[in-house]
Amino acid sequence: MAEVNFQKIEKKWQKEWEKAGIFHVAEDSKKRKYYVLEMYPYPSASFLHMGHVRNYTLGDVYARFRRMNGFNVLYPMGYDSFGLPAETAAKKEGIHPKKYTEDAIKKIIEYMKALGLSYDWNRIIASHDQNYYKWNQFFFLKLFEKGLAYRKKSPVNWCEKCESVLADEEAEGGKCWRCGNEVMKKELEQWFFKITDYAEKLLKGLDRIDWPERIKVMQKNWIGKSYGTEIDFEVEGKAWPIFTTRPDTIYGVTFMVISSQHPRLMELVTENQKKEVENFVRKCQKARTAEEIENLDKQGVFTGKYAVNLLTKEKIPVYAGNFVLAEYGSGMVMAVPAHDQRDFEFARKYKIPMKVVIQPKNCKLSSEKIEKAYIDEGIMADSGNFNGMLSSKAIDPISDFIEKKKLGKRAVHYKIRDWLVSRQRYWGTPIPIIYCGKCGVVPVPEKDLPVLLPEKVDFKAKTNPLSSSKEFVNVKCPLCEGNARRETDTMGGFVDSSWYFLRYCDSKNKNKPFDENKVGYWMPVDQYVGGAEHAVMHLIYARFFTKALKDLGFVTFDEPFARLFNQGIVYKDGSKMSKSSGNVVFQTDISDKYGIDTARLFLMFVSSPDKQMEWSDEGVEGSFRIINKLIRLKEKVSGKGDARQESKMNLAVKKATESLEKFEYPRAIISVIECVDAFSDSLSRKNYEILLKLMHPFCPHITEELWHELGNKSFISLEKWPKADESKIDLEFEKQEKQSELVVDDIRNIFRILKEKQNKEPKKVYLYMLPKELGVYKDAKGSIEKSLNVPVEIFAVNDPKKYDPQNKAGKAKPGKPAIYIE
RNA sequence: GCGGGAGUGCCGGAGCGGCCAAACGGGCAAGCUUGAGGUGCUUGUGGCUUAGUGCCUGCACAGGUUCGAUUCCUGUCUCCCGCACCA
Repeated sequence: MAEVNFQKIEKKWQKEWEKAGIFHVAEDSKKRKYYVLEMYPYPSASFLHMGHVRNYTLGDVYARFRRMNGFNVLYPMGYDSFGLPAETAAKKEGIHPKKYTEDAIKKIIEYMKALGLSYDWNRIIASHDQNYYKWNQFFFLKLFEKGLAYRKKSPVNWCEKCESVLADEEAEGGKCWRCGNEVMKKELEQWFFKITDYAEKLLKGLDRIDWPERIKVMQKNWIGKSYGTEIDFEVEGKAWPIFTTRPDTIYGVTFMVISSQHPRLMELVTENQKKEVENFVRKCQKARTAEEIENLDKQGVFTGKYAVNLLTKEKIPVYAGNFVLAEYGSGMVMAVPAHDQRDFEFARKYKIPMKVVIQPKNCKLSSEKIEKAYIDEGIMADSGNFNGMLSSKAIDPISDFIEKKKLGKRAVHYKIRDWLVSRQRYWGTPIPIIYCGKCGVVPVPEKDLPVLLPEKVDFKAKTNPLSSSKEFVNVKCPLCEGNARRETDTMGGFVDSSWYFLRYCDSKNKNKPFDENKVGYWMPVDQYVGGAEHAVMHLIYARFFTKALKDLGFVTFDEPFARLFNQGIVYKDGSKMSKSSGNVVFQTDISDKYGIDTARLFLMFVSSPDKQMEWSDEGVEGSFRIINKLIRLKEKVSGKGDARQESKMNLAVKKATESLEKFEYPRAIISVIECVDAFSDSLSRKNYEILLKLMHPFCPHITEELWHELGNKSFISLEKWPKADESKIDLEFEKQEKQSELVVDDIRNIFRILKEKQNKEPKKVYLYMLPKELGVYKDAKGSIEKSLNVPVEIFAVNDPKKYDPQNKAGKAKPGKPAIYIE
């Protein structure tokens, strides 16, 4: 067989596909649409490795599958091209971020094309393109008009290394998501999007989308809804509200704790305690490392003042503490040491009395001897009129009582906080706001958009390079035309990625972010593919943005991604394949050696796409063999195919189709492999073509080549997906096959024994079967002879003329013939 | 600590109530092919037993439900992932 030049074949078909423009799509009301999308990547200068290849191939397989099934498939690609790495490169190597980014994009496109991805390249977008970010600014203004974008001074996460603020989602665990540096708190004027307004909708919407459970759970936890009661405590006649989810413990409150970061903390501090509290506050402000937070000791100081629990009229001390969050609830808590572990630790440390108000059912706790907080349900005690009730059943009556007495009210709180969007960085979308001494905060008029990012700035500047551009900063106020100053903050990259999937629907529109009808046709994304690391960042922002755009009247739906698929991570040598781990296998490493189809096939074949997988250099060989078998099979094309072949083929089509739909790619591939093996003697041309089609999503190039070698003029990429004819599937064939395999196994077993014990070479095999099974095995005779390589003779057990010198025939059972070997 | 997921052969992994544990791929071993390699093909790969169509062991561990469990339930252990002082 002539050597197959995979590289040449790949290039050839990539060129042909592009020339014919077969992956370009337009709205077509007669066809059902399907939108497949992978998260658009950040363009870095490095090559694609197997992790990327897996991710994009995953989507491509699905897109190709849907396309062949007659859907009008939108499958676009673009680049998340604003962001810090480009700016860092500029600082370090003196390359302008624009050049860095655009060079990287050029490269990455080349690699993606070499993968054979069936993108509609006409729709390509890049977020650093002014035709894109103009609309970021446009939406920003719309959100500003609605009060959904606002500015406020607040303590924010600050990364010293990146010299920028971070959103909460970007500073999880007290570390910068980009560089891993410790995050500090800093007071700054910042822009926010009011995602908190949408907390409930974000939560509810999760029920309507088909996403992996764990992502939904992560989002639920991030939104963090809790039902509770707001209760006023009185300090010197003034009401100080607290929030609790456990009003059933209210009679056990023995002190209060206010956050050391609380803006009104000093109001509660007496002259005597002032110095001590101030020292404490300073100590708490210091940057905390992740470990410190983990093992953090509950600490606090007495403020000098007392609060009154209005239900019991008891006077209780107020402490400032380090374990109370200023941002959550009212920044102050009621402390019930007997029934909350944190409060317990604090009380024990500062020798504050405890009071048991919920007793376990099977024993009795005493306030003096309690060893740890009792947080489960129990019987109410020492709680006024509520004594004797089950604590969980007391929550409602107590809340009613509190509301009736006007001491507080039921409330719902969320953990999620507003989305901090401003960054003190250069390489991002300029925020379209002007500060005027007279008129204050003035939005840039829509007609002046885009506010262009100036190219000439000083990257060596210690602060945001944008502020080094006088031409940019100095501006006339749009209202009074007096001297004014531009906002130099830019938007974080997650603004860009919050609506890019909409822009794909109408990527070239100069007048609008997108045409409503086009978006109406394509959206929502039917199948989104991407990593789980974006669970509470991009995936929550994009949902919020879509909901906000709906309320602004731009779109008519409120969930952007109907179905989400998380691909598993590719590992090698025990750790995640990544540049920093130094264990990357590049796309070109494999494509140079075996061709890219082999890489695609292996990645789709070795394990379920949602599971993590281990890269194996040997395993790739297996996929290479499979492709070569498929190629060699072409030589065996002949005849029309008997009923057995038809049955098997249709069964394979059925299985492959079902498996592909469910993202069970390995099973789909296996059903093809089974046919390739089963038909290795001969198969009809039609069936060979079907196999090529089934294999095409995984190995688009070689199947396209073979398709044409057969004399076809069309593209297999656009061929119709085969449909299983269930009437031709006869499971009897499968059963027979299995049976004759078992017989062969038995015979082999005897062969082995004969050889080992008697050193005899078998010459001929006689099979005796039940008369009604005779037909079955007659069919199988040839294949049995072939696999054993000795002649086989078959008799019915009741055949008087049978040759049976050792009377074996009596051993025959249904499905299992008796055997005699000479 | 809380939440999610997983523990199957030498390895990657199928199976998710009985028909079948180990499909499919890899590795290893033997044989054939080849001048030798490589490729390709065939067979074997828990134990015992055997001119076979059988037994035992076995799907992390221990219990349970069931006529029947790798599959469902409970507890334990281990690993991975996410969150983490959210009142």
